[in-house]
Amino acid sequence: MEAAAAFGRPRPVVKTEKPPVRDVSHDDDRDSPSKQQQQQQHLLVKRAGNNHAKQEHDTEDKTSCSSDQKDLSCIKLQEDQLESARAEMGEVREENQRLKQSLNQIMKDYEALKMQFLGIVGRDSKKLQDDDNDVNKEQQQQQHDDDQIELVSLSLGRFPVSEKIKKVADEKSSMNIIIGGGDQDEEAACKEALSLGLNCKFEREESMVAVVKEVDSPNSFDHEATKEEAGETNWPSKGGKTMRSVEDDVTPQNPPKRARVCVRARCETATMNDGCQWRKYGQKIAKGNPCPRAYYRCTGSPTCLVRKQVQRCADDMSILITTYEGNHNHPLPASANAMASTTSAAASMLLSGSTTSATTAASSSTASNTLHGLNFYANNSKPNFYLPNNSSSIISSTSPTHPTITLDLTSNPSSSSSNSSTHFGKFTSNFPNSRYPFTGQLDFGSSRNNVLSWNNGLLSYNRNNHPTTTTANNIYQNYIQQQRNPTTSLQHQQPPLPDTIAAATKAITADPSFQSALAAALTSIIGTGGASASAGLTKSSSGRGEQSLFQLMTTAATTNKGNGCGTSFLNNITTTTTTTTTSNSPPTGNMVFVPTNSLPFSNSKSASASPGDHIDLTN
DNA sequence: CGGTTTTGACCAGCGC
DNA sequence: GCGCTGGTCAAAACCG
Repeated sequence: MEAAAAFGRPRPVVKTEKPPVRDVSHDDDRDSPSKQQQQQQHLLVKRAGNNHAKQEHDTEDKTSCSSDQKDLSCIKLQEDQLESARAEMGEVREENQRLKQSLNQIMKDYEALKMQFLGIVGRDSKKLQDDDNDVNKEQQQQQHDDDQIELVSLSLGRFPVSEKIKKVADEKSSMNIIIGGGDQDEEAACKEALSLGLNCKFEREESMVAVVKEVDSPNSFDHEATKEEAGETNWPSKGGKTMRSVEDDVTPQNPPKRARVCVRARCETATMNDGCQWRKYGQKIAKGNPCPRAYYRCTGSPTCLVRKQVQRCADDMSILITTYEGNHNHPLPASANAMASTTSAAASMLLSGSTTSATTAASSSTASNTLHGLNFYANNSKPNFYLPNNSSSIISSTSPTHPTITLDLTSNPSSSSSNSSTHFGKFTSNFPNSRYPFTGQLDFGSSRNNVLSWNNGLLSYNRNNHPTTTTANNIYQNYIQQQRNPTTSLQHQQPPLPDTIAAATKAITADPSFQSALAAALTSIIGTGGASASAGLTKSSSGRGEQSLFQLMTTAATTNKGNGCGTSFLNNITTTTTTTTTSNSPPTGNMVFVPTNSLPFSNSKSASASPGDHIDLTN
């Protein structure tokens, strides 16, 4: 349409620009005003000359040879001028002809392009219909390309096939329109479609998060449902008694496809708060790790099969390893929803990685939406994933039954520096021939000293007050206390250094994932009763939402050497004893302004439901 | 009183 | 087949 308009424009332009030329073609002698003036001047000169001659003839019979010579010279001059004017007119006429020809050529080109455009549009629309009706079997190469793309898209694992076909068709058609309709390089097209598909997927995910489920999802969890369509199952545990009857029979043909998303984060509390409600149903001391592994089950719905395992890293006990498995079959609170998409993307990459080199599907349970803002770029040539400007790393385990993708939010400065060339690390993956060889790392790049907590979907910052409730906590607290220097802990109560604030601010502004995390957290605040939150930053008092925002922004913009304690500490304070022996951290050091019960979906009864997390997202 | 946590016991998969 | 390990169950205890 724009092309038509663009091509349609020259017409009047030519007219307006060259009106004199057109007149020239009609009348040779009546040209431009300048030529008319010339002719008039010539006539005047003639008349004047004649009169002058007559007068001289009258007055002086002797006449004058000089006057005749003047007349001759004048005539010659006039003739010369006339010829030059005619020649000039001829040139103008020729130019006019050329312009006419060029205009006609432009019009022809315009018509040709218009017809080509219409033809492409019609062909693509027809193709769309064919795809929608699933009658594309008889179509050969072109359709075969579509099928290939579809397979790639299937690895996304999130959309129903028909929807994917539509997307692919749309993308292809749009590409054709842009390019001009020819048969493009298939490989390039596939790549393009792949990247576009990923983008579209993420857009959709974001829209699903922001605009709470719409349309076709009766249970408001279409993405979960589609995940199951993609082959991901809900925790068909190998040893479980109760789950077996429910799930194992559902997907017996594809047992290995049980993606897990493991989130490694620095967290001083027992569990990482992801916004969901969890019920602890077991605890086990795993081999090689003094810290017990806790088993949690989602209590958001009686039928929800999502579970998670929480265990501290044996090497670094400040790192909390949370492994999610399964899909929620119930609405999630905004904060949990915010968390969910992150591991969805990661798990999708994991699952897709086992089949193709591309992409993202959804999996997951309750991970963070934070990562959702990450851009996962698939490179067809190499099975590497890049997370530009993202500070997370994904590692995968090669468990035969549980392909696990790890979102490492902890990476130490040393590891991050060795790991990545960029500030925020990178995501890498490899696809050896193992069954679930996907390997990657989402490295949020952080130092131990900078601790942010994720409370009910909110980032928060806290310090001190370490409850000693469980064995794990005891072990961990001992560890923490060993790590902690009382003098530095006192220093921690000082306002953050400007440079650290600047660095954190820079990190935030530079990192899209972090921004998305903040956006998700803000969304969770605003979307759950924190309507005043948006205005809270400008206000100075009251309003939990604005407090949350303040907390959030303070946390985000503040790096603090020391540690963090989430709101779980606040919870635990009331029920557990806090360590007062070695910490030396005054109670005033707590920088969390938001009571847990003010946060969405918090459960005062469940310590596991909303313990503060201390995800170190900063460097 | 209802929900959660704790904890010992049970079960199944896997390796030897 | 046996032992090891991970995962889960379920009763008791705990908590608000």
